Amino acid sequence: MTQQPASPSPQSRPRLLLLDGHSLAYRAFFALPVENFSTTTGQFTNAVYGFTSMLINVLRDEQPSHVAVAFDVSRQTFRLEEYSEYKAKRNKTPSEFGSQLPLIEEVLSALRIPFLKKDGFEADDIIATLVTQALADEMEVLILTGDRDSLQLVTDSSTVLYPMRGVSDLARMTPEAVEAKYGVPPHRYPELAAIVGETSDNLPGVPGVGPGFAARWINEYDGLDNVIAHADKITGKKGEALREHLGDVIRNRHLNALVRDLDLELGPADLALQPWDRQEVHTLFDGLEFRVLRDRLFETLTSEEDVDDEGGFEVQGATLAPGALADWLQGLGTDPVGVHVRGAWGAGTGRVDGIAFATTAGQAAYVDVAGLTQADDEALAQWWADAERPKVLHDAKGPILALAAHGWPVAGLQSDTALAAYLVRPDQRSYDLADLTLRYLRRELREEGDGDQGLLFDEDDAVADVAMLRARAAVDLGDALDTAVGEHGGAGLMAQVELPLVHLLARLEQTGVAVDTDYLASLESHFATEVKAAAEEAFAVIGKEINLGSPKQLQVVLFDELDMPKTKRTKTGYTTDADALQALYVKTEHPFLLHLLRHRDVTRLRQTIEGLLKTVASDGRIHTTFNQTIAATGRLSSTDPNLQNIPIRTEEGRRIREGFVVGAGYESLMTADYSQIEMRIMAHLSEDELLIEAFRSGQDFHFITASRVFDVEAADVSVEQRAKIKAMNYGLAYGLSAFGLSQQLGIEAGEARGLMDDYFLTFGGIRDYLGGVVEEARRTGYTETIMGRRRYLPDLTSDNRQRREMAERMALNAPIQGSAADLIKIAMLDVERAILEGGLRSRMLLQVHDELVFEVAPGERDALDELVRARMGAAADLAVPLDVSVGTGRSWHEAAH
DNA sequence: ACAGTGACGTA
DNA sequence: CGTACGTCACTGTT
Repeated sequence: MTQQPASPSPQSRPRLLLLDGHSLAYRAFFALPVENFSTTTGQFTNAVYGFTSMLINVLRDEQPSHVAVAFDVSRQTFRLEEYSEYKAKRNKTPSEFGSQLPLIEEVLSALRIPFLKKDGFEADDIIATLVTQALADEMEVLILTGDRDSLQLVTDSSTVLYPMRGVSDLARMTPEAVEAKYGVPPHRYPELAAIVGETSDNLPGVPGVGPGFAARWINEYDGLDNVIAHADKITGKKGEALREHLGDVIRNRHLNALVRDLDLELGPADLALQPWDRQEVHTLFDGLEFRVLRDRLFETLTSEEDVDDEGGFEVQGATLAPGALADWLQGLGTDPVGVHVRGAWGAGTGRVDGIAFATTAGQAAYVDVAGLTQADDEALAQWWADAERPKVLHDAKGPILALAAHGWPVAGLQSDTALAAYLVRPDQRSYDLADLTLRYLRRELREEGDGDQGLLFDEDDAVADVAMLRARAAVDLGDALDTAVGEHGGAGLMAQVELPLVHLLARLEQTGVAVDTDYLASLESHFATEVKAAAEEAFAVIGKEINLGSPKQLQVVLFDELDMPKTKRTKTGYTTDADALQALYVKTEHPFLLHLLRHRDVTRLRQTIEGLLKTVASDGRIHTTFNQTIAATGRLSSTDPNLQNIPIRTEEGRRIREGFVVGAGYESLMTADYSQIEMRIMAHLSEDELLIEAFRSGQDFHFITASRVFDVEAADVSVEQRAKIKAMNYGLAYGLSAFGLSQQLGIEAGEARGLMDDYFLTFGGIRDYLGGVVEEARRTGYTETIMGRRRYLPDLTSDNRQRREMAERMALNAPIQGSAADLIKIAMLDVERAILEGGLRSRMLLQVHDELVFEVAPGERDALDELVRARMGAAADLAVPLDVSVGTGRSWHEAAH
């Protein structure tokens, strides 16, 4: 069967949409409250948002065939030269606005919509020129602008869309509408405007004369010229005023006439809508944090025009009859086979409903698992387990869990298209198969449930067809992406690390970790009691009951009723975070703050336990999900529940770790973690001799580095000195600033500055390395880890300081955090292999970035200890040793060291 | 029911 | 004005 894109809908004649970028953005800026639109990096986006929103709506509603946006270049126009007061009263453009114009241009670039500028002229003049040309070409024209001067361009074939209030209501200004609203036909609108004046352009008109009288005069005397010629005939105050201000009127008329014959680089015919770059739109909208808008864009504007178009996918195949599978699989040979598994999975297990297979040649088949004969089942088991039969899946871990649950272990995973896409662009929000096929194959993939196939086929056939198309997409994409991964230097990482890790992670999820539910339940009720007590004490202090979990209610109490000094601003008020409350307590010593902080702490602990207990499976274990394609640096992440953020810093928090225990049939839990892995990586990458020496000495790292910086014997380093250098050591890899360091240590900015200077003076290699990383990333566009994992940071060359500096900190951190991620992934694989080869029964359970947790089989503690130290220590050959510390105990807490 | 926000846990 | 994550409750909106 085939999937062909629909043929383009016929349009009677081309329809050109022109937008006045500057005026629309300016309107959006004032229509949408700027404080509600900013990214986490502090970039304001209200104008970009409003403009993009209008653009999407008008593209959807008007279905133009051609589009362009015109911008003003600057204020230096011929109008200003002729009249020095032109637009002079206009408020100085707020800086929050100016920084958004380049972003609007980025949006347009991603959507492949051309934008035009012309030195010395305004957007209006460009639009007037294009309108004139387009009308001559018999195109239909739509002009979206917030500038009323454009009304002079309205004809039977050209309509102005004028935003009424805000950014959602558009008035459709046809000749009739202009006449109805202003009492003059469109071509006379500028005559009327000349009399009335335009405050926003600082063009004063005739005082006391509004649009009503202006229209009457123009109609009575048949045009402005005649009004001027017969000005003496107009009686009364208004006539007098007109005569006094004739000069202004004539000047206004001259300035508001639009230029219609500019020499432009593009003509109407060059403005046809182009297929747009989905990936670029994703990246850009991610950066702007436009989630809703992105969805609206993809919903309303995804059409056949987006696809470069070699057509859709094509497969030849059908649902196999019972008993036919073995022969069909046999016929495949050893070519890579794309597989799409239908089913459900999660929490370390799953269910398979159906499986589709497809080759790059277009052969395909689908089987319904419920209808398999025993022979089919066995043949499939063999095929899945055969490492010589290469398979390509999209996001294989879930299917692997489902297949394993059915009794089909998987070998021969040649490629995982989601993983490959992640290695190429690790900062994507999602790796949807349909998006990837568009990006890398320029082909549209019909989503499940789409289409009208139900009329031609029965539902089962439709399901099978969709599944086969997805299998085909996976195998084709596997090819394209493997090439892309290779070009991005990630082939080794893929083959040696990420692909094998899929199986290991699936195994970790299957295994899970045992919890003592009784213990956790009693701990939860203990914390619940504490929550109640803290709340009551807090209420007693302020004399009333509020919701302590509501920042909004807290702000009322703290800043209005108790009149405490204001804290740092948030989007919606003032922060009540723990740091701020601590600072407030130091200032006010108000006991409410202590009870509030206590309430926060114990509430959180109670919630954490509650969340954990909800996820305990029937086997008494928690099966988290490890995500391999989330963190842009290469780290894993953990969800449902997140076992990578179980409390450890406080004594009370650590009690939760008592609830993670050794399971039946095992002797103990073991934890093994790298000490200061990030600093060691920095020492290695920077080749700083002193730092390397510090690590090789094996002594307390923070003491050693402090003694170097302060130039004293290690034994003479004070506790304060060590604390300061420790903060410095940890902060380095994050792009720490002097300000940040001073905040964290509670010292003067000047002292922090001096501390950093001393540090970099001592460890010059670190200074050179960190500077070099950013410099090289700016040059190449990406950073790289020890294993060649890349992260692209286009913002390094951004004109926007906040974005650029954010990107610089990411560039500092990515190679370090990412190399640490590489190392522990390699270590995980090596340890797992060694356990298998050594015939041990002990097993890995969890990874927490620099720590691995194991369940130790009886009698294997010493062997595992040795094995783990050896393999983790040898994960990479660095200039410094990779120290591993190991501990065992009956619980995760006891196994800590 | 859903999305955005603030707060906070980990490395 | 320090990176990378995930989860929860509250809040306002659909």
